[in-house]
Amino acid sequence: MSCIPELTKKLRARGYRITPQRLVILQALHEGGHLSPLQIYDRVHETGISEPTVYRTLDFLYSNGIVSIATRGNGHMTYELSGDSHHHIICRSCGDQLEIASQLLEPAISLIERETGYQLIASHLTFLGLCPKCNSISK
Amino acid sequence: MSCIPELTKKLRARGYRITPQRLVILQALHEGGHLSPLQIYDRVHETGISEPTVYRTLDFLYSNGIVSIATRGNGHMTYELSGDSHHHIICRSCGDQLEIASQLLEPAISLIERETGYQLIASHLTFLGLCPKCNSISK
DNA sequence: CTCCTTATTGCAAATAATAACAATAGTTAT
DNA sequence: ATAACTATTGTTATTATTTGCAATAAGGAG
Ligand SMILES: [Mn+2]
Ligand SMILES: [Mn+2]
Ligand SMILES: [Zn+2]
Ligand SMILES: [Zn+2]
Repeated sequence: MSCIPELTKKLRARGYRITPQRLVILQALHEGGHLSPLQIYDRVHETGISEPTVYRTLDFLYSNGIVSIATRGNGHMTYELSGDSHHHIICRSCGDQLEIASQLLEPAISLIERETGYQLIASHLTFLGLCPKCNSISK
Repeated sequence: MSCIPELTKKLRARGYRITPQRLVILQALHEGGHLSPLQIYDRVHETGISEPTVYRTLDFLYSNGIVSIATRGNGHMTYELSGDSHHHIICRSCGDQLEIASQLLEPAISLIERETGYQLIASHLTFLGLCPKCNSISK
């Protein structure tokens, strides 16, 4: 799923082209966790890639299901290769982060799908909350 | 909860000040649905409010629990007064939107809270998916 | 290998969002 | 009403993101 040769095959099959820029950005994503567009640009601009291309490529990868978007606390977006399905919890007070397995939400997802008729792409949600520490302080 | 005199009281109690700018922005939010910062700016700039103040005020209202943030399909943020708790589903193909009652998620939320120890502020999530129409087409 | 088609890129310019900081103006106390 | 304190604002400058368009180059056909 996150193996680059496979991805290129899939994209080509859909009529898209594999460019050096796309490969470099995929590489960068392959190495590190949740990256903002500018963090990715920092890692790859030495190859001559332009900023708009970074933004456009991330959009492109997202709309092809290859990367997931997560929101940071502040509202900024970060990107990562869509691998195993998980969600995030961010403590609104101290910023502490936690990943939770997607299975925890599956029953609810199924329920919503039955109720609405929608088929959900419910990966990589971000929940806000208070971690146990901050929660006890605030009492 | 969304009654302006009550809100001002609450904010003052916390040591914040009630300014004309904040009141005007609250008014704008009170009138319409999900608004982006610039949409709000368009509605209020005739009063002389500056753009930074719009952004800052929205942040401020958010961190005081008075407005909720929702993401649009594209990743842009929109704001609305936090009223009754609900979530959104957006069709990734046609953009169609749907609100779902928050109760549908409550069991999952409770489960996550038990598992992680976090207390979640799980209002106003946005799910992506395919609406029934687009889903049947894509088969 | 060469030619075509057109998806994709870089550049330049436009918009959107944030930051710094001095000036302003709510609020409380006198 | 006046004064003092400081949260909040507008201005200006900076950074982040998006758009338009001509130039480039990936992929397929011959
Ligand atoms: Mn993630
Ligand atoms: Mn909403
Ligand atoms: Zn915390
Ligand atoms: Zn649809």
